[in-house]
Amino acid sequence: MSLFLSSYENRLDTKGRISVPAAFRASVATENFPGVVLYRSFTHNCIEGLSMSRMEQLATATDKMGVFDSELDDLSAMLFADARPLAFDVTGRIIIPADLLKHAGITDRAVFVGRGTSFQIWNPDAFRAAQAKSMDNLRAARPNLIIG
Amino acid sequence: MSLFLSSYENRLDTKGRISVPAAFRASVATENFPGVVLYRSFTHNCIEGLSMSRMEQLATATDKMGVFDSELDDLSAMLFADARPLAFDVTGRIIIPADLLKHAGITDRAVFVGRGTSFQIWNPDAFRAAQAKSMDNLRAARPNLIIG
DNA sequence: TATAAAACCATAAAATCCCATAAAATAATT
DNA sequence: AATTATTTTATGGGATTTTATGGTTTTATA
Repeated sequence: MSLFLSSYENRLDTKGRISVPAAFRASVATENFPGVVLYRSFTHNCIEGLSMSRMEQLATATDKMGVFDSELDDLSAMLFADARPLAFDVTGRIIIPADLLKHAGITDRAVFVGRGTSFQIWNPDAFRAAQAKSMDNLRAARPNLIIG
Repeated sequence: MSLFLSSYENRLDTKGRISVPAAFRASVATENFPGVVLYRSFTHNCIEGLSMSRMEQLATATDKMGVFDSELDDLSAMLFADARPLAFDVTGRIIIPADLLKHAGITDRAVFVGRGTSFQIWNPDAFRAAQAKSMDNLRAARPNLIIG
């Protein structure tokens, strides 16, 4: 599976449609399901994105583990209940459900952020703020790490 | 096999019919049996749902293990005795048997909840309460995990 | 025959498809 | 390297289809 890399800021139209960046579409081009799976992040005010095959991996993993691990059971229950499979339209757009948009504070613009095997969707301002904070955390943890 | 994902709240009509969400119908579209199998959850006040092929998987799995595991044998016995195969009507609806509805406390509305390889059907209020509890459990186990 | 179950018909809202265009990126040419 | 041509992408709006839901009629069945 090819990785989700780089960041792309796109616009939501009046119908709530937004183009998934072509590079991200290419990353799932070989999949059976022509689209992505989105869910509300458990850790940030943003949306998490996966390929369907990744979702299936999680399902088989929890099938094996779930019975023995109630914590994992809770987590996977919430994940699968919240996960939205969203197929691309002909031009590569999706409609992000309202509750996900609300969770991420997205109105008219959104940033698709590559995270390797997954990606995130952020409100552009919130993303920049979160990035700055991550950088601060890194600096605090490793004072000798000079980047910017 | 395609997964059951997301949650959909639908309405029961006066005859007790309810639409199985189109996305869930699509998940069993390739099956021989055009419908789902329902049974009372052993662990929650809700209804469990499976595809027929998954039911068959469980049968073969129990066939192999059952002789050596009396507990599993009991469990599967209850499962198969309680399980109801329900075919979709032309518009994708089913009639959930009264005892299942009672077990889940469902009257006029119900939520179909994706759980990966299976799904559940809940009374909407009960589902929200159960989800909140799962979230609390998760928070307790991993305080740094959830912010929202 | 009474009652329940299945098949059939109808409709508003929502989701999806289809076509068009402008901007951007890529390739080709000078 | 600069310019032009071509393709791909992002975006917009209208038309069509699907879905969820309600009601009526017919068939089975107890």
